[in-house]
Amino acid sequence: MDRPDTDTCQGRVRDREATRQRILDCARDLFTREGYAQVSSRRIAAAAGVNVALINRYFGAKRGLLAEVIAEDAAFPGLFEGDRATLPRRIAEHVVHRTLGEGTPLQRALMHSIGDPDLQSVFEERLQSAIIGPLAAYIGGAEARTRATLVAALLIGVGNVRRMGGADSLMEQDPAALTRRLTGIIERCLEE
Amino acid sequence: MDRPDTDTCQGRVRDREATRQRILDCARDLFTREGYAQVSSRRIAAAAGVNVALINRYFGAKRGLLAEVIAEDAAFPGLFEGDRATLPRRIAEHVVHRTLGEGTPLQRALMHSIGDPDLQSVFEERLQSAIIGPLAAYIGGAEARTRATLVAALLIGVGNVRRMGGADSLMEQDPAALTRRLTGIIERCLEE
DNA sequence: TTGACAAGTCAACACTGTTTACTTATACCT
DNA sequence: AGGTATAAGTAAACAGTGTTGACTTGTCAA
Repeated sequence: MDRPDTDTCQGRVRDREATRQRILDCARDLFTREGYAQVSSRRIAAAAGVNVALINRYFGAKRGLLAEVIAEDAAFPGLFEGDRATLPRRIAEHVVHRTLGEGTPLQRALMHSIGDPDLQSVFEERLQSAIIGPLAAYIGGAEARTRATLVAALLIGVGNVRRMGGADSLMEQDPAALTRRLTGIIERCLEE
Repeated sequence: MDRPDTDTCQGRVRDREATRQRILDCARDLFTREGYAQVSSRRIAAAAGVNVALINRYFGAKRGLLAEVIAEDAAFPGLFEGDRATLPRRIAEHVVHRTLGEGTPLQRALMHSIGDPDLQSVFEERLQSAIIGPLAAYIGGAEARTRATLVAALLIGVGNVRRMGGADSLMEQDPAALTRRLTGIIERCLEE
């Protein structure tokens, strides 16, 4: 027995779906921790114990990996359901506790990668289908899409500013006050 | 006379400052039109009629080039002076006509490049010294920095959303109405 | 047992930013 | 005027990137 029970590359069974999933898991993990641009295809492949070429075989290109990671993620879980009147406060709290706190790992990854020209179409689709679309449908009324877009802009902007070290300025007051302030702004964005 | 009057590489006089400026001009032009990541050092060097190594010699690294391009640019020319009462409207008009219209070429370039990890420190410095700092000083009052940061977040967010194809949603109403709406939101951001 | 086909690998391609060692033009000093 | 130090500029290489096409190899059905 030359090959012991360690699951080396050679020793593994050939299971397309399992391999695909393994690559995807490693990619999400690495993108989340370090951002899209920082993580090379070869590192993902190595983490998954697989040859680089498989990434392109299964996902077309590196960008396809992130696209799939993003697609799996629930952007604002449960935010766009429940009482309409308290929506602004719920969003504000989400911003203060998630976006400004640590942020969903995936959110951080997205912030690292936003603006990457390779990913423009991926983000474009996601912005519409996961944020602006559902939010506009939820709030309804005249120019719902415009109002939803303004809220989305605020959320994305806060995330970006945070990434650029501007979070300190926002955190200089206590979280409750910031939440109140943000609630007011979001209400204004959503006004008909 | 083997070398005619064409200013080929060999035929040029050696002028450090002129060469530096030529590289910088080509870089600004290319970054502006295509974004930081799209333009390689070698292309900039070729456009300037110069060897690649000079970029690193004169600017330390590619990122140094963008840093200098950004530093030269007046972010919001003349926006933070004049009547305090009309500031929100002025900012709103700036957003509608500049950011949403075509955008300063350089602004577009920055949007292409925001999030690039290589440039984080460059943007970080610029955000504070060219936007949040002056704005906070201009508006004054309690928590000026927090309020200024919120406006900055909105501006950056709108730019980002625009880049992601979300500008259509904003433009579906007429510019005057959008300006009014934005003015209200910015007023809310700036409230003490 | 033997094919066929899919799963997986290997080696190369054309690129990237950056560095080191080198050449060459210019300006100064005797 | 002639020689030389010094700075301006270049060439070639390095280690890395994403991506591709030709190759090998494991697995399952006939």
